[in-house]
Amino acid sequence: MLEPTPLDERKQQILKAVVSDYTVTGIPVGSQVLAAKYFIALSSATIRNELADLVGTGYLQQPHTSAGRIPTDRGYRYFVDFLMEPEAATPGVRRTVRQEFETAPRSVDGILEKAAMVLAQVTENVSLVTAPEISEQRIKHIDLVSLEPQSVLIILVLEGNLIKQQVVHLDRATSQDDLSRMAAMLNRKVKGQTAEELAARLAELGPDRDEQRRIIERVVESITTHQAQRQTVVLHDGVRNLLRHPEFVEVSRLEELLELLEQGAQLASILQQVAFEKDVEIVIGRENTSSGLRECSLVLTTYKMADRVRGTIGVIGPTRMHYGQVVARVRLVSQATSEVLAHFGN
Amino acid sequence: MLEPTPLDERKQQILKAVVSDYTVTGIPVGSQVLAAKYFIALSSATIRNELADLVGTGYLQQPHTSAGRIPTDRGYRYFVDFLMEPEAATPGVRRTVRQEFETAPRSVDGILEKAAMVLAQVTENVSLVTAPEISEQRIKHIDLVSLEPQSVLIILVLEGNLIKQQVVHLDRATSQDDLSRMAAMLNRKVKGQTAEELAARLAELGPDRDEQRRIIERVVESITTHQAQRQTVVLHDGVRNLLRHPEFVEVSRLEELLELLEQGAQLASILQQVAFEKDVEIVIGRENTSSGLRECSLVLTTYKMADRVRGTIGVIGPTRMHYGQVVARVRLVSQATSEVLAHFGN
DNA sequence: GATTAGCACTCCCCCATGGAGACTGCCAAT
DNA sequence: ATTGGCAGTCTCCATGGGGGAGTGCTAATC
Repeated sequence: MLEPTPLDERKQQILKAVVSDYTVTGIPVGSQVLAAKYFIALSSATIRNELADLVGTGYLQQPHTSAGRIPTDRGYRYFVDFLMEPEAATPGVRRTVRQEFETAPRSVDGILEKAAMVLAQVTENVSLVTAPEISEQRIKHIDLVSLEPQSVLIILVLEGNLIKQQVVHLDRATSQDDLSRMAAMLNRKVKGQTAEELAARLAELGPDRDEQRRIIERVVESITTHQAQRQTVVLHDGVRNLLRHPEFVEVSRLEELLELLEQGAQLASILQQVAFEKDVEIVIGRENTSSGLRECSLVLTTYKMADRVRGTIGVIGPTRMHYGQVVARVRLVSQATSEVLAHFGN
Repeated sequence: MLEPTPLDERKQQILKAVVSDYTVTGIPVGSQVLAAKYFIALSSATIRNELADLVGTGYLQQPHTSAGRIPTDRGYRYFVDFLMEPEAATPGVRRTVRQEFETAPRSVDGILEKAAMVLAQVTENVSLVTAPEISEQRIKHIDLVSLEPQSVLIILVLEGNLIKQQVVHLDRATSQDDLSRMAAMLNRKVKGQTAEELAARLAELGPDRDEQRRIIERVVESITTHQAQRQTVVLHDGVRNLLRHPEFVEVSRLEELLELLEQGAQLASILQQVAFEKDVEIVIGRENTSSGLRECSLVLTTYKMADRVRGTIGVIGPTRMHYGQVVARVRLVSQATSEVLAHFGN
């Protein structure tokens, strides 16, 4: 990392102009273009001197000797931290988002899928949405269904109408009637607790040979192990959007990214590393630990359910993206998602 | 469509050699290569004459004047119908498939996801798997969970531990206790029936104002509407595999295909049009009604659950694919899937 | 009549060449 | 500090020719 170089006002304006122009056109920006479009009061020669300085301090780079300048990762970073002007989502986009969510199904899974779809559509990038952590969710309802004499299907309804299922085997045969009685009892006891709370209470009680107790243990276990598996689930949508970006005409880059997306596990760990110091976090190019994302940026925020942060939502796209617009739209979709999810709160 | 031209033995062998060589190398096949690798007894001039005939009858084509020959869709069709030799999956592939299914979750959804994953992996193409039709599935268990006084979550457990949920609104407030009683009653009555049977029985009874009856109607409705939505669900995996095929270096083709895959609905209707006259159906290039699949082939078969066909499984890839191998592997994965699903039968 | 050798021809692919254009860096003048 | 001017550098693109692969045709051969 280079030491932070303070930029004077004019250099900032030039950096800003380069990023703005480049993110729109995709063409390296030359001194003449800058003079004509953004700095009529200055000559191109003056701008050339400034550009040379900005290259020297690592904010800009030249693809080759006689080309214009493009931002470095550092340049993008400075831009999003200090220069980017807040943009508001256009009414058209707002309408699209609103309409899409009106037709969303009434379950957390369905809403998150919809969110991924809408976000991909309005940002023209790949969207990412992490599923909420299950073990923190309150249990609404438990049901036990007999499959075979010694085999039981546990159904958990969590807040948000999230349904989790798990098959467990019992030590001895148990009838559906017995299971139904147990389920009724469990429902009175566990309602409104989280799996974590339940696990803690179980630990207090110590070992017990009661069959009912066994089942509760299995229930808790099923939630926590399910969690471990499900943690890695990251919804995504809009891969087709990437193909429109010229940076992906090279199929090799696309391949790395696709592998990352189809694997899921690695992606989940990347998203978990992001610390949300601001409401919208931006990770640019090589700031990513993963090599497949060297030339990509992430724009991420969180969504809430019942006033608690439950997951991450955002997009992944080429470093050369219209950050202001993408930030506005990610924020918009996140808010809309949180609103729709609010009902599923308690 | 050209009139069927009978091919003599030697023309068949040459066509077979062209398809075999081209599917492996991806390079148009010339008369010299054929003479050297497949027909040592013949001169290249003789083969040239035969090749010219095969072009005339529409089985082969030339990309340009001085290039070798490549198969037309018609050539591929003749190959898969009459010339293709049955191939067996290699032990290595069998082992992979077996191992993957051993770690599959115990639910239909999970198994089908796993099947899609494995199939994509072993065929190095994009896999497609349709979810089973819900309305034909027997109902194992019904549960009613009160969300708000007038809002109920209906949970259906179908055979195969398939869980379907739907939120419905009631005309008047109903307590969880009442709902539980209704659920118990419903369970006794509907158990083992399919949604279709239930709908038929409901129709016989005629209108009724009973609240319980209302709920049953909603349940049936939820299954059938769910069906209409879910019908369109086609799992897929392995898009990254496509990038390795040279026919997709042109991103535009990839884009059409991706759009098809991400939409789902259109894909589902394509799969439904396929009539399974043989155990494995192959659809080649322009035989596809969809324009996005003009240069793709489908290799499809069905999978079973409790000895009944429940869905389609197969791959989509470039017309230039190793059909013999792909057919063998699709068949293998289909069988493995059916075996794992067999338990969920009754 | 089928097969084959020989040959002229066609067309793609690759690469080298060179001019146009874009932009820079530097220098001297303001 | 800013600017005009200018030589220099590099990409991009169009052009053109050589090499190579493969063909179709014809005449000779089995």
